[in-house]
Amino acid sequence: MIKRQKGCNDIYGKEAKIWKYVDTVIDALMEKYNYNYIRTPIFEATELFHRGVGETTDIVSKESYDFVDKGGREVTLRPEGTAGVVRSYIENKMYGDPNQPVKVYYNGTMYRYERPQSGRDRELTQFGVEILGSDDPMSDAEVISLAVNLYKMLGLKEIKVNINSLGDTESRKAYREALINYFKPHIDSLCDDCRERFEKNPLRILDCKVDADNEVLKKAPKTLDYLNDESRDRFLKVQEYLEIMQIKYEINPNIVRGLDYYNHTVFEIEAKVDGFGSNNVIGAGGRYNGLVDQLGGPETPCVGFASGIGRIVMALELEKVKLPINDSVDLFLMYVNEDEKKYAAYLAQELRLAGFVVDTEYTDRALKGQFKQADRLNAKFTCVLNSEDLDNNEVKIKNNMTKEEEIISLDVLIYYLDEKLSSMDDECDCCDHDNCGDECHCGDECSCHDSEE
RNA sequence: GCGCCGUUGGUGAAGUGGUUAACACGCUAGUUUGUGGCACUAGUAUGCAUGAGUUCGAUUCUCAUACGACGCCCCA
Repeated sequence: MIKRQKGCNDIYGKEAKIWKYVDTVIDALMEKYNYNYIRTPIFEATELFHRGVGETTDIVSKESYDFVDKGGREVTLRPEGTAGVVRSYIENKMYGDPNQPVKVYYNGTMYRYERPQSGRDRELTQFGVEILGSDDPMSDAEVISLAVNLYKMLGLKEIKVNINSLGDTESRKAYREALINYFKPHIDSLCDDCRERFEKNPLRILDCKVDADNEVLKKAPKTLDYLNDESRDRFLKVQEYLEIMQIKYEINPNIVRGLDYYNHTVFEIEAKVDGFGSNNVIGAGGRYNGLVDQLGGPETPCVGFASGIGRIVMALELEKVKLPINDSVDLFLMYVNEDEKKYAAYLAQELRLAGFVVDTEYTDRALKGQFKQADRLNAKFTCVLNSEDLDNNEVKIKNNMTKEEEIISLDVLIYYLDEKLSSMDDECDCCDHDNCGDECHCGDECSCHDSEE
């Protein structure tokens, strides 16, 4: 048997419906924030990612999907969205567009050559936004607020925003030196990995899980103490805007992010979900004022955010968030003999074109099995086509909830179904009516909320 | 790159060094039923990831490989 590639997933069934739902919520939200959809290629010149990310880290050395194509070109499957967007921004001279800043969002597959574990696959889907061409702290706050609103809109309850500032290049450099000087005499008390980090990327020592309780780590200098006046002022403004937007946040000086191109604001958003695995960060981002310049464009201040759709879906599933997903059919058509079957084919077509969700029997099951199938499909109505009824130009329609049965003339069937179904739809199905929470995230009026008052 | 655990039918799974691999769901047929959902009866893996080894004999023990799960590193 041919199997799927390591770290790749087939998304189907109920899960696929959740994915599609998440996509629709993203599209709707992006429209409100007035971000434009952008699609960039799934593979790019290897150099783009290597230059963007920096050559030093493991990311480039062993975690990217590099290959040489038949023309001898070195290409890489994109590991993240930002580099491609920035390349496109430069190549298409979007910086020349009078409509500034450029606000875009993407939603597509990314590839990372990693060992898979919970919430980490080789093929993943990420949604992300970028604001290119604004250095205004308000844009930092907007990106953070947008992320929070997305998660809330989807129905995730426990969302925690952690923010930090790395400051500008000058501040960042000063901090890095201070950190190295601080850790140098204590290096023996750190774990093996941290000793390695000390050489390669000292900022990440702050993130260490093993040494998290180590006094040396707790007393380490904080990024915020090394911000110059301008950077500090900027960070305060970001906070001010977050407060204006009523976004709750926490300052976490240990958030440093892995890459060099980040400066000023960095943030991570956690979702507190039981069973989420070792990492509960559901989205992250920050400001990267140096990247456009680094990739050969004009100096352009940018801020962005990205979030894995797979992890969002996982959180929604683990939290058992009730979503407005239609998993039922309006009518299931059953039949026994060949003439009835032919009529089922005809009627299914007619009713579908009239706008109903109709399904029927395809595997020649006995009537007993067909009823079971109707239940599996959550059919709202069932109908056993019967030659005698059809001769009288009638069908028997059964409400599968109440089990009431009515004989309906074929001439008025469409009107009958339309009326019955629309009265059923009055209640929104976004929440569990027996155990309804305070918030209704579908945006519609929900009858169960009124009845609770 | 490193570590730990796992791999049994259509599905969820129990289990054992030795004739017929438990149970449940599903499915099929039948009994009953005003056209199903309940109940009952019967059927439904010559096979326990692959390869090698130990053994009189292995699904069960050992090793390797593949795949999966989780964790570390790293995290765009």
